[in-house]
Amino acid sequence: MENADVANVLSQMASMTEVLGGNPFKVRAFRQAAQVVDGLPGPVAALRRAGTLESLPGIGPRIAEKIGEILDTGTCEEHRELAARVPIGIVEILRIEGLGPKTAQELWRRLGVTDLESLREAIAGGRIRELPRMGPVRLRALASALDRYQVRTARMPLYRAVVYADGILNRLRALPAVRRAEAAGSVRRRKETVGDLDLLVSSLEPEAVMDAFTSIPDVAKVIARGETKASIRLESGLQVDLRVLPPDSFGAALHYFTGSKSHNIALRTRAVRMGIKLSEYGVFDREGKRLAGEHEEDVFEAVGLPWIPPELREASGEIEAAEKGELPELLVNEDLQGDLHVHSMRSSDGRSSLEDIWAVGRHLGRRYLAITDHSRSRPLGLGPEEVLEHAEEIRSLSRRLRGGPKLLAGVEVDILADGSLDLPAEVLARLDWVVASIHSRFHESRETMTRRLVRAIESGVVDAIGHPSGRKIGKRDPYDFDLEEVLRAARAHGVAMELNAAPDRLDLDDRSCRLAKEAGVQVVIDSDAHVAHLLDMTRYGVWVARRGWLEKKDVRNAGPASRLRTRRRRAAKRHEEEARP
DNA sequence: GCCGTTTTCGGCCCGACTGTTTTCAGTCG
Repeated sequence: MENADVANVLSQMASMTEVLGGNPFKVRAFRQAAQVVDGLPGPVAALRRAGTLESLPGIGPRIAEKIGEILDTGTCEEHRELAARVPIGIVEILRIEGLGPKTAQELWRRLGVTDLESLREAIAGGRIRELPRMGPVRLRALASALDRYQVRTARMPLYRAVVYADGILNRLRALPAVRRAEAAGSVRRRKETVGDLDLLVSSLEPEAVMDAFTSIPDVAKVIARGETKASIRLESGLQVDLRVLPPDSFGAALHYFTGSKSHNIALRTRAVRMGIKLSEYGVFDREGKRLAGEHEEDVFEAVGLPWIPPELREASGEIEAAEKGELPELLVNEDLQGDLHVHSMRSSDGRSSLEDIWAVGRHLGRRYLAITDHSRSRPLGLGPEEVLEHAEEIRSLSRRLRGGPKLLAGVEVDILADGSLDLPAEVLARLDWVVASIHSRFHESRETMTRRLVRAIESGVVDAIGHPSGRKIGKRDPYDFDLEEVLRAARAHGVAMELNAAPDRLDLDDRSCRLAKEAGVQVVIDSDAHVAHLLDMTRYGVWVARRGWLEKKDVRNAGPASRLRTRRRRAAKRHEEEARP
């Protein structure tokens, strides 16, 4: 049972309670608990053993008990009761954009819709029009959301896939027959979503490895099992493929199964030109003599190249760069010195105190943390006076606390419909760090969205644009805007672009990071944590940054606090001067 | 179901937006 599995049961309970019209606050409690469990840096089972589950925010005695039950049995009493009253397929229907609990309930009770399949039929047959408030526009929106949903759900977010991969790999590594066990494929390349897991094992006794692999407790189905190759499906729905190879082929196989396909083709073409042959079993000359295969580095060396980090292997210039000795020195986790987008209890949706945030930041070795609560156009967001009061509180606390990160007084200010900011410039100019983000009216035209972002950048009082595309993976597409024009403005005004590391955002994405770098715009990698323990999510951002070719120098919070603000400091000074009589 | 410097009961975010409507329900952030 991984954290994601426990979270999934809790989240199903939330949805089923919701569709039954149960207490909405209970629904929210389940949902929040699911999020907290899903975001934990370590296994929830360890906290349970230590008896500290109830110290987590949003988890009280009842949910702690349910988590215990789920860990032991895979489900719990209340989940079973709910599942007996509501078809479980309803849970999935609720994930469709624009379709909430009320509509799901109507669909189920009036039309007998119980899963995605029957929903599709109800739409296709036109019966869905029998529901109240179901006109042609909603019908079309739902049909399109359903199509997009089915395409998206085929893949699992990387951060979850990695947990499953590590769990299985550790199990395999414990076998005496196993010399090495590694994840290949898109997990190793750190792609943001993963279709299935590709695992490789180096061993001279494949039979024993196969036995262990196909009898993992999580297995729902053994799809195939041969002598050196097997596929299973886990309870979570994830497919896992395993290949077992002898040690002298392991490096070549690791390269081959890491891909990407187009990178492999490019490298093989290069090998052919050099008169050698590359396969998953090794590198061979014309006579079939083995030149390399045990280590991946040797495979690259055989084709005259330095080792290329897996994250770059997309046939997007990495082979040329390797040839010229111009591969980037990719960012690593330890390079990050601070986090510049963190919410405290002052935001309606923040859940941790400044002290808790500081303590987690200290544990992670952060040198600085910007507290950036929401501005007033968000519910319970801060108005001008409140922002300044909050800033005073942050600064005075930071002066008192010793030995940990410096707390910076910041704000996440909303970019309004016309591109103006939700707080006066003279207030923003008095803060240490200002993130500006769009949280509403996502569906304006490309021109309007671009203008909103550019105007915010040109305000002179903004340090970074938060989650610049607004996308939520598997849920909401990015809004339409001209990234290159926004980057040009950002470059001109010294404004950074955020790489928001929340696992459902990862925004900027890898390609956009690379564009930012090429445009000479620095990126900031932020957790956007709403609970203190989620500060560590920046590690997901580092994965994306590496795929985006980012180096330490490209990431502003990989440097000291003294170098955070550049252009904006001058603007602040100007405002101060103007404010003088 | 959680939570508490308003503490063991009684709150818990609420306004904007949209498509459907003659006055608002449902969804979203």
